[in-house]
Amino acid sequence: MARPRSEDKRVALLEAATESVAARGLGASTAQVAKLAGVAEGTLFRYFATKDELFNELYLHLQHSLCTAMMKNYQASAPLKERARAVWDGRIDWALAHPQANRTMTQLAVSESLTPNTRATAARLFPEIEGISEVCVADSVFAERPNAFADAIFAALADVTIGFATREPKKAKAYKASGFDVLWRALTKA
Amino acid sequence: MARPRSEDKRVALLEAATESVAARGLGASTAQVAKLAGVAEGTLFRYFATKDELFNELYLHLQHSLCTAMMKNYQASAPLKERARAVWDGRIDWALAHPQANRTMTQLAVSESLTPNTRATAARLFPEIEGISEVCVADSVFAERPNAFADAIFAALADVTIGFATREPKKAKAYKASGFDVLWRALTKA
Amino acid sequence: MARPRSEDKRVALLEAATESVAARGLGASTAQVAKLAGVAEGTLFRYFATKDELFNELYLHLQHSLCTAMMKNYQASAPLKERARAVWDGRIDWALAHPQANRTMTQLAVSESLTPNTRATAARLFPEIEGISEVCVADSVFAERPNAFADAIFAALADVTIGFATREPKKAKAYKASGFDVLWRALTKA
Amino acid sequence: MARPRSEDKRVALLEAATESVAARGLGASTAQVAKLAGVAEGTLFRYFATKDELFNELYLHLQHSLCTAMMKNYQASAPLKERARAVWDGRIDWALAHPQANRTMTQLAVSESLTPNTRATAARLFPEIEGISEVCVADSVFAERPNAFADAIFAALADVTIGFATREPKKAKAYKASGFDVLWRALTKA
DNA sequence: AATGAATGAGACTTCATTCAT
DNA sequence: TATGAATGAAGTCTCATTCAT
Repeated sequence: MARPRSEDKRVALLEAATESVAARGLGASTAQVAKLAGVAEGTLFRYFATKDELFNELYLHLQHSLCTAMMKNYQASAPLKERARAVWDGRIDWALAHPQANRTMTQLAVSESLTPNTRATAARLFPEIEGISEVCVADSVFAERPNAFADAIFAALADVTIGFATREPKKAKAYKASGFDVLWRALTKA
Repeated sequence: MARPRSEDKRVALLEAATESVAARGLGASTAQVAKLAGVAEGTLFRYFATKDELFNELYLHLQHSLCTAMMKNYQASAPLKERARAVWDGRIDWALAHPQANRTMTQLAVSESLTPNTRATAARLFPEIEGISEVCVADSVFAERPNAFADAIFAALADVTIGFATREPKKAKAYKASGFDVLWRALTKA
Repeated sequence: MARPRSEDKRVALLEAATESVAARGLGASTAQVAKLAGVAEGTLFRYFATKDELFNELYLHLQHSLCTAMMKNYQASAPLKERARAVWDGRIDWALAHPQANRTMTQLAVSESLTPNTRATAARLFPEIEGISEVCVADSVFAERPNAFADAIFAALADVTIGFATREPKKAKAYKASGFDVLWRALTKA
Repeated sequence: MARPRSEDKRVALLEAATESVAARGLGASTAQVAKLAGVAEGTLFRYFATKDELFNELYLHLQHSLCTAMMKNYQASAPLKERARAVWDGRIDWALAHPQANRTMTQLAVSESLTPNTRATAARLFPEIEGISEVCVADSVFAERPNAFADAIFAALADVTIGFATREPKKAKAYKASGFDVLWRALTKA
């Protein structure tokens, strides 16, 4: 709401919220978040007017972090499959590197707290990545909005893969590769 | 002697909980659930010792309902692809017919409330259906536990399809078909 | 309230209450008492109209049990000191043999639940024992009601002795003897 | 910055709790305590995390008050009997001046709420007073821990005396004197 | 007479948010 | 601007008691 003075504190609060939500779900208390961030209870509300606003901004923060990671090894000039693979690896690696962030993002995504506006903003964070959807072969209904469809498939299969990789960290690399195979088959024709 | 405990009330509570959770998330209050079920708040706790127990039993109740729906048109003697399609249709149709139940199930699935025991019991509800996983081609790591992998892919793609079909009900039938195509490509070779 | 059919059940309820109160204090629930007694929740209220009535009757029941134990080795013809000692031993031994009953009695004695009527009735349970108070030397104010005074001193010192004997069971016998010495000095002259 | 936490409110809560417990036993509700203290119910829990913590701190608070009163006229240089008498008078007078506090202390002492730690801390509040136990003659078993024994006798006889003095306030002075005589006889040899 | 399902008041506790400092 | 004490509504759960069976 108010323009906060310290960006550091803002980030500290977002990170504290990530950790708290990962550990205790959306019911994590603002008091606990503030404490973890090293600020007073009331201070949180100078940076985020309400708990819901904190959650919405946290979602965008995490999506931004994820998006950055996904673009890290992305090369616009590379062949389509390589670009897709780079993004895929970015997605999986980010989740494995930040399990709490990933868990919190999932919780937020299915929650009532996110506004349509937030969801729309988050979607817009992935502009270049949408190239992947070029491959989408679903011709009938999906054809009208292949991007959204491909994105959703991508996200869903990434989730599955992350789940398996997290539970069996030693096989993470293999899971990542197999998951991509599945994705590729799912979206491309023969 | 004395009144026997009423199965009707139990079901009424589960249905009230389904509706409440769909509308307000896991934070739905026991007071609201009891009121919706038409019983006193204390009565809820005679049927479910804690809110968590209610949630666990609700999850099993919904999974059971879903499972029944998925097996409705399943014919053990049919070709694999037809069997898979029957189950797929059952999954999608159930979600479309019971959007609140589907939403509540999703919320529960990602919550901290479910015990490992509940998850295990739920998994065991789908024995015959596992036949689908026969098709799974993922040969590397997944090969060791293809069932779990195929199940997860199935669930993830169904989720995506349900989302699109729900938002655009008129194209539901087409989405259902396209979704299955994607699933089939994802799991089978060439 | 109503005249109960089964004396067995009544006693079972009193004993269950003894155990429950000893373990969980006066807050022990009637449901738990009933369960421990092996009867239905509602049945308890056919024997005792309210929880308070249960407590009052329980107090009398325990006092009666205690009184019986104290008179067990009492011989009206024995010398005063021997009679006093017999009663003292009865008191201590009963507490050691029935620690839960003793604990529950103490809890009830300081509670708000007991009616004046119950306290009076309990006091009347010890008629012969009052002979002990003959020894009381307190000449000033107490002289007017030496019985009550001696009884109270007796009870208080017994409590102390029981506490020490319970905590160090191996020395119980020695504590019992020493406690009596103290009592005797307290009440007699020179 | 921000308001400092108010010691006044803490004391108000302790006093309100004293009154409530004296009147309604350990079952006194936190709502009633807060109301009596003139604060919101939530405020109580900022000062005492749980009802049990309130009870434990209340016990120490009352013991401290009592201890102070008992030392008021204590003179280290006075003869033993005079010192004992001063402490005895302090004990009785405190109870008569604060009947609710005394009643509450008794209730707490026999409750399950007090932690061993609290009991130990309370015991340590009376260091100088222990001089009294010098007189203890109980030679056999008690001899090993005469302090604890003398303390317990003292407390028990004071309780009896307070009971009589409270019920007949006009004779309070006489009771106090007679009670001390009894104590002295109990603890000293011929 | 016995049962135990049903009740709803009330218990303890948490927490988002406000506001005096 | 930052703080954290204060709030009171709301939440989960318990329990003495009633009454249909």
